[in-house]
Amino acid sequence: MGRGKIEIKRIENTSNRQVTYSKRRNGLIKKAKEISVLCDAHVSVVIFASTGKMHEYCSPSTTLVDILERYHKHSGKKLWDAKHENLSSEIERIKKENDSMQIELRHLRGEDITSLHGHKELMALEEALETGLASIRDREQMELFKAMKKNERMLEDENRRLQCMLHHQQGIDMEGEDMENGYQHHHHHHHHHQVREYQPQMPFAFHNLQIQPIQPNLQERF
Amino acid sequence: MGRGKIEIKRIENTSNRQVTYSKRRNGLIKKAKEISVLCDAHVSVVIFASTGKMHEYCSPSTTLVDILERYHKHSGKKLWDAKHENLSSEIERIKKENDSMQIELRHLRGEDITSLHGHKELMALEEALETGLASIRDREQMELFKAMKKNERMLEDENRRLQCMLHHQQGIDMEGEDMENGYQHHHHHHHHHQVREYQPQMPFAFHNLQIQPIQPNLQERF
DNA sequence: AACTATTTATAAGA
DNA sequence: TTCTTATAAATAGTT
Repeated sequence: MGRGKIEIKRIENTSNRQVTYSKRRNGLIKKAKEISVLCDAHVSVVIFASTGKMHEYCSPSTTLVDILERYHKHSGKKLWDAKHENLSSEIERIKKENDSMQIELRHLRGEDITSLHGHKELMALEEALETGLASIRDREQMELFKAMKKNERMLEDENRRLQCMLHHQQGIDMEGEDMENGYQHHHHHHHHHQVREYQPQMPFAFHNLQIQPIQPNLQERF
Repeated sequence: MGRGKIEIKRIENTSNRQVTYSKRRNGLIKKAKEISVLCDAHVSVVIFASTGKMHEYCSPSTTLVDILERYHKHSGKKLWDAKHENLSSEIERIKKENDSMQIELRHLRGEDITSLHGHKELMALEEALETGLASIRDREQMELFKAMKKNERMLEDENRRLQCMLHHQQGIDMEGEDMENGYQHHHHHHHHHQVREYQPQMPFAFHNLQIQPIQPNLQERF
């Protein structure tokens, strides 16, 4: 297509070849742009001149990486080195692990059990849930126990504090008695009575535990 | 270049677009071949049609990998590292997802609950397990019900078969009585007694159900 | 898929 | 390189 027809074979004249290269390279890239716009195609063109100069074209809204990725999937040819193969295969592996965990989670949540068949599978799942539930309840028992222990300790402290106050008060009363005389036996008895009554009272710390009645078993065990 | 000039913009008519794609793709690849021969250039063209179909051209005595290698050297890093980072970050993402699922699984299995703190978390987990258990048991109930229904049907069939046999036998006996005389009333009564006894017997089909005594609730509900 | 009137690309020359 | 232009090649619309 020009002033004369040419054979498609290497142009021996160097400057001629370079001129033609430049012209045709522009033409090629123009054509690539056109087909990508007209036909909504994703195109990548990479050209190296015999001089070593590189030119590239990649259709808009894509990158060469994207196109090579699609190429990779399509042709199955290995464009990447071992590293990438390893990474890809690791992704595959993890994804599979992920899927199986997702299935197990669904099962444990009782969400997708229609896919389970046979009594053995159902029983196994039920047992697993029972086991889980049992350890949760053990844990809750322990928590409750700890809370009670803590409460007990607080009560003991309070007790000691009160006893201490009592003794102190008695000392003051005694001093008072030395001056005023008379009521020490009544006072003494009264204070002791107050201290003894405190211990069997329901511990205030339990109000913070917020144990709802959702859990019958928790209460049953105590 | 054709019967009429066209604007370079997406061809909306689908079949038109596909025809044009096919023609221009051939043209593009022909041009690529020509420039590679005429000018001794190394060319790679990868095209994806909007349908997803792929075509490629790579100048002879080279491969796409070679060209990408040269591209890599030329553009400095870019391709490989970008790809590498994408893969790595995806692995990170999936691994995180994986970890959180693993934790949830452990919790549901009651394996790693020391990390759970506060009653709210424990109660939530317990409730989740209860929910799961409830759906499993519903499912098991359904299974058991189906099995019982099936067994019932089998028993009814068997019953009918026996009754049929009985009637048949009675016919034969009657014929025998006509010749020998005597025991017909006793035989008749005996057969009826056998049939009536069969129905309330424990169904043999239940031996196949393999319901272990692990599940007290399952039995309780029936 | 073939045809063909046109448009487009480009070889050669400047 | 770029411009020009005659001509080859590509292709849009049609069959």
